[in-house]
Amino acid sequence: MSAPARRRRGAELERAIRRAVITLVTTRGPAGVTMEAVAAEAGTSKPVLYRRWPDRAALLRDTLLHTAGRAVPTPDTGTYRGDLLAVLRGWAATLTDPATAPVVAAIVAALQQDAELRDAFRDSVIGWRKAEMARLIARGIERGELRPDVPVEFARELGQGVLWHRFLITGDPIDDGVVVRIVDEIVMPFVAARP
Amino acid sequence: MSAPARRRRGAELERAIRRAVITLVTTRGPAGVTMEAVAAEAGTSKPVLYRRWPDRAALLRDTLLHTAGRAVPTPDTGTYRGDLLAVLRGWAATLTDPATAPVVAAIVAALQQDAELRDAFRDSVIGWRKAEMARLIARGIERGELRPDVPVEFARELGQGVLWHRFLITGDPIDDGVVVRIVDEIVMPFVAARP
DNA sequence: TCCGTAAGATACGGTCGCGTTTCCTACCGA
DNA sequence: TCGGTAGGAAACGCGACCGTATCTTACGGA
Repeated sequence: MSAPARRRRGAELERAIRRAVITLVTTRGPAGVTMEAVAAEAGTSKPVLYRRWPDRAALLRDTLLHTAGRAVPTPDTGTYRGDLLAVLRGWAATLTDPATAPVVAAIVAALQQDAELRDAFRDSVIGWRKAEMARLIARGIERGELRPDVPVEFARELGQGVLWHRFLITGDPIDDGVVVRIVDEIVMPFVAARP
Repeated sequence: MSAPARRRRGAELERAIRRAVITLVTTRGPAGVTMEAVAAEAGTSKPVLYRRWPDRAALLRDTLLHTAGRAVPTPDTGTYRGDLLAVLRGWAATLTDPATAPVVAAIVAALQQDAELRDAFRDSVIGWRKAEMARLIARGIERGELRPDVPVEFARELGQGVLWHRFLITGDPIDDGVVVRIVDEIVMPFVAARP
């Protein structure tokens, strides 16, 4: 394809490998992520992979965790409604974008099949996402936008739940209209301060 | 293990095969459902499988669809709240029971990896579940329990969404207390008739 | 400039599962 | 009772991938 002689090292090489894994997982699914395929796709060789990861599963796990790290921002927009809208729009974009949606699907699939990955995931990514969402809610309560007795463990994930359910199960559309309605018709009434 | 000479046929044999597939999918995951493993587990032979299904994927697809057919009943309890509670308790039981939960997880994983299965699933199982839930809501509206302008496409799946999200993503607990709170604090306020 | 490190290419033995074929035999219905 | 149908057992060729070992060579730091 190009770069005929050039020889990459360290971090640069590692990035290329991860990129290859992601490419394969989106085009051929988790089962398509074989060491040979990754080596070919990344333009490197198997020994390079085995020097860094003990086996296939570890490479996949590590890459998926690494990738999931940078999901959806949690901004401070000044209002809870604004924050939530931003978060859910972030999710909607991620679940909709042809570049990212297959990765997410692959991660979810892998989660159901790999207990180690599941644990690692819940300890890291899921854990801090929960914390982030709880933080948004706490901020909303402080500002008096939300009722102080909001059941955080529901409010935290209510909006996401609907989007994920559509994405993973029903296949129903996910667009900005849906996001806005979830926020205004479902989540806000549930969490808003009683006037 | 037993049944040394006995030779099964037709429907009986087919049931045994499906049972073997389910066993394998729960114990070793979708990847563990190989033709050889299924034949061994069912106490039959590969040609028998190939006589019925064209290939591995078809066998898995067919069995999962077939199994998912009998999910969660939709009873008529007399009130929408009762109906919804029954449905969600059914889901909670299915997602919690060690015998069924791994099957569900495997189905979801498979859905993300097999476009054909996904389409078939949405055309059949998901389709009629949506219809069932819509029917419950229609009944509730007729009875005057629910507001006539309930956004069906949200109400239909709101409760499920939360349970599924816990099951697939966060791993948060699913118990009867959670179900009741979902019904009374989230879904009912959203759909109830304005007094 | 030189040397150690690590990348890249290749090949290997081994396993596993595919989908098929062949042959034998239990079963069921006419 | 008998004959056709279909289940059971075994083996096969094939390809894919595993994880490893070997060797050459580009690169970067001293």
